[in-house]
Amino acid sequence: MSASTPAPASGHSTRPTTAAEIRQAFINFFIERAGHTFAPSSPVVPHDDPTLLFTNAGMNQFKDVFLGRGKRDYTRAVNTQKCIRAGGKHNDLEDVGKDTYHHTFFEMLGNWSFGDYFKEESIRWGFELLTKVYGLDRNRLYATWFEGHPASGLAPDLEAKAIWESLLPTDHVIPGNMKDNFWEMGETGPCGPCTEIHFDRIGGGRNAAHLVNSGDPDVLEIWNHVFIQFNREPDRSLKPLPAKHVDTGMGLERLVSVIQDKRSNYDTDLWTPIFEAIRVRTGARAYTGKLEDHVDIAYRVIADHIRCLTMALTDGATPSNEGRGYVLRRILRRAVRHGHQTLGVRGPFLRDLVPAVVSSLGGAFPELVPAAKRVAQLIEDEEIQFGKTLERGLALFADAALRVKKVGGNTISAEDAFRLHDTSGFPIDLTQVMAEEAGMTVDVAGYEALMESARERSRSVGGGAEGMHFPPDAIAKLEELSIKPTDDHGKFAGKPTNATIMAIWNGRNFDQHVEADSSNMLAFVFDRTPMYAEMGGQVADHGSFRTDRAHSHGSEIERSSGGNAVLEITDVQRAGNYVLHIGRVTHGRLACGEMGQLMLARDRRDAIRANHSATHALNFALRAVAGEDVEQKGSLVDDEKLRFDYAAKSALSLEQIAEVERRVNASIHANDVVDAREVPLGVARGINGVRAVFGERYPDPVRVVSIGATVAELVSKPDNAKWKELSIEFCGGTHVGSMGEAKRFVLVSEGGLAAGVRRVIALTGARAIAAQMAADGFAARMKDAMRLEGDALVSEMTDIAKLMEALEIGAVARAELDRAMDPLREKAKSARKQAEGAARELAVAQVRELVEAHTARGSSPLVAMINGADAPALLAAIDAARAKLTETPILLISPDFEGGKVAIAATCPKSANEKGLKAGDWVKAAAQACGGAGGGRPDTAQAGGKDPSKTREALDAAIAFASGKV
RNA sequence: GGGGCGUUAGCUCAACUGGGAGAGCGAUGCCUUUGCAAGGCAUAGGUUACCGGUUCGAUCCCGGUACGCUCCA
Repeated sequence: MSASTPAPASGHSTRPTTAAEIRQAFINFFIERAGHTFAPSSPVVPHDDPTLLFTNAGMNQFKDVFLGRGKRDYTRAVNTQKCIRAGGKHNDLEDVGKDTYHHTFFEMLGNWSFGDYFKEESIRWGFELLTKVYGLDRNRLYATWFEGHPASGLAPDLEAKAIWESLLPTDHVIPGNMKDNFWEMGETGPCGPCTEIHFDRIGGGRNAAHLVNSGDPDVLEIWNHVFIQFNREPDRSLKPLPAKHVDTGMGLERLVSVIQDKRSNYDTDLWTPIFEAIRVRTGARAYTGKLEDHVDIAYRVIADHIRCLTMALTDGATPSNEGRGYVLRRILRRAVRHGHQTLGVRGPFLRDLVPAVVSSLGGAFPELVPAAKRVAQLIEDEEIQFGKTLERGLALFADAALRVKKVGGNTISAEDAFRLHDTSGFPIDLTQVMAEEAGMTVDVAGYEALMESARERSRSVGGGAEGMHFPPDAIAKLEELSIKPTDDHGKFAGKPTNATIMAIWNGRNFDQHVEADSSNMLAFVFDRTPMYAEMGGQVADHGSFRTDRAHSHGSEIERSSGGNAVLEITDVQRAGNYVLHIGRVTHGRLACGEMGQLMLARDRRDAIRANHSATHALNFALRAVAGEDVEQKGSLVDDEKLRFDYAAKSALSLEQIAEVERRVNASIHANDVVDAREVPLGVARGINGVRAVFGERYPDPVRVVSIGATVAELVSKPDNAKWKELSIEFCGGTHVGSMGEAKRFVLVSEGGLAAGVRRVIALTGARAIAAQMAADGFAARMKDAMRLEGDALVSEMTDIAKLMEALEIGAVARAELDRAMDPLREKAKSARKQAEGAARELAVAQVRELVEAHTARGSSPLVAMINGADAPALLAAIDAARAKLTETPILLISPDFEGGKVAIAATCPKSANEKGLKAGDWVKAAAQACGGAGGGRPDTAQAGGKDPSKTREALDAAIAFASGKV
């Protein structure tokens, strides 16, 4: 409880009226009147439940208690829970703004009993709170109770009915069906009947019983009490629970609207300050509360969304391109779009509304206050980001609209609508609104079809090539055959292991034996294995299984045939507790029950180990260099490289990359010990400086991997301050014994994956050393190139650029080389320009002489050969000639014997065009004579031939062609 | 993981069917002006992201790579 908790609403004379008072009165009532413990709201972003996008009910944080897996040191709890219902199973996003009561973010007031009190207390306290503390009229309250469901063997909840009938007029107590009054957590698990309390906003002595649960906005459910007393078993039967629980939930926004006697949630003091902030910031006219009005809808959407965003970002979520981050991005874009289109705001504005949310909710949720600045910054970044695609999309739309109108249409095509969505992130509803404003419509049906086919396309690919499908019922079959789980304790040592074939899966069913067949992928299960299955971002081992004739159980024929049987393993996967060895049988015949030796590809394993240990060292170095907020987002370790994704605000500078490299290499040079051992989870978590991936669930005991000290040392003195200086991670992968085995570490690339997520790629061992040598060799070559001049320099530059692209070298070296190359580029550029200029001048000089000689002949065509001119030089020559001979058709040809090409260019004045001599046709005629083709406009054209030895013929053809016309 | 779109002068963007890469802003210089704001004239600035292919010829067509945006899972 915060220190600012107001006094409990004990004297009924001071009824709570503001939202803050109403919230506090709820909490105080259950603490003081009923001995509850205040359990603060859990974050709206659930960090320990991957099945949940956002926290969407008050009971989320107590799920383990209901499932019987966890305990609290209290049996009665109360709080107001921050909830978001968007994007997941419960999705209210589409409805926000259109009505008066759907919100993406809302507060759920709740009280809970964990095997403590039950129906009697829960209902009576609820009634007391509503009528005595909040002063609601009992004649306007209605209660529903579970009517039973004989088919499921469920009796009516007469207990709840009886309690309510002692509190309310009998005709306000209404039976309800399975759908409304029986609550289940999921397919299986805790469940039970519930009773809902409804309120009639109108009152005035009417009986509104028939309006309960009918969707009437004036008769609304305000509080649900769930009585958890059964467990739904996998066979659909219901088993009574030993401990019965109560789980209640009451939406604060609704309750406030009822107590403040407003018809809409948005008319309460939870929203009005935010509306005011919107009005001030956007300059829109004031909110008028109309349902259909565009401006009022914009107010509601923006206010709802900014509350949701502020809370979600405060609790650690970030807008992104996937998962819950993507939901937030869409929410933000909806709000921006309303601001932009309806209220006419330009530039970021949502970020300016954050303070209004903080002052409105910061009292109840103090975590908002210190986060406000960061949240506003995140929102601004996102707004600027969307601003860019918004502008582009608007232009695309305008273009699409114009095209349609040109042909007299009035419907934006499905293709355009889809393109807007697919490339500019314009939701279809935005396109529709824009069309509507332009007096047009959108082909929504066509759009949906395109959308579906796009989904199909994106689904159909993948799941490919080498994949081996091993369905769950295949696992069940193995269990049925009582095949023991594969013993993979030897996987870390990876020593050659004698193993027995337990099962062979061919992709559809199990075989007893198989023959060599290079085309057929099979999955083998052995009794034990030294091989590491793909897991935790580390790729699988490769290897082989071969039978030994001395030990073989194979037939007489096989033995006499001489060859041992061999399985080449190219992938290893886990399926349940079994390890699948996937590959092809290349020799002989293999059968279940046969013994042989499993051996993994040692070089590959060693490269993977080095890369994995280096990944840990990298993770640690990144944190030291770029700050504590570097948080691992994913990693991939294979035999060629290591890839590490992490959350960070900005890119690493070159200096930071160099520093990270330096630190990892220092650990390699120091030959730091790398140790791995399983430790009880509780002990492991207590080690100073241990780093676990946020939101990940770890087994108990958990495997701890440390660099620089043995796990035994860590555990013996877990709080030693020195441990903070070491890389200590929970990890199930394979590692080197000491860092020296990695030999060297080179970071080859650093870049962005998505907003706020960076990816680095690095090498170790021989590859790292090779990268270093490549960089050194390259630097030397560049130094040499500096001495070159002219053509030699230009061609060396192209080679160097190509090489630079292909080489695998460190990011630091690459950047330095790139910088060092700048003067070289300058030099090459001027050399090229000089050469071009010289060629042009040479051509122009030749043409000048020709022109002089030709002047006497007036406007008769000039056809001539020029030496050593390429196409651009020839065009320059044409220009020079035309300047003097404005009424003369000119055609120039220049053979290039070395290149085996002929360049041709021509120009024709208007007068010649009129007589039928067009430059395009003219050059074509000339080009055809020397094995080429060409074309162009009537005034100028260019062409080329392939046979320089036929230059004479080309000239003749040009003269002949022209003489026929002019 | 898969798909779509994009990358052209310092910036914002054009360039028809494959035929000589442009505009506006900015920069620089000169002129006009008592000065400023501005205006006039002129100039520089490009490996059309990179690599390869097709073609007589590629900013444009095809393939690949990098980077960015975006959608789907």
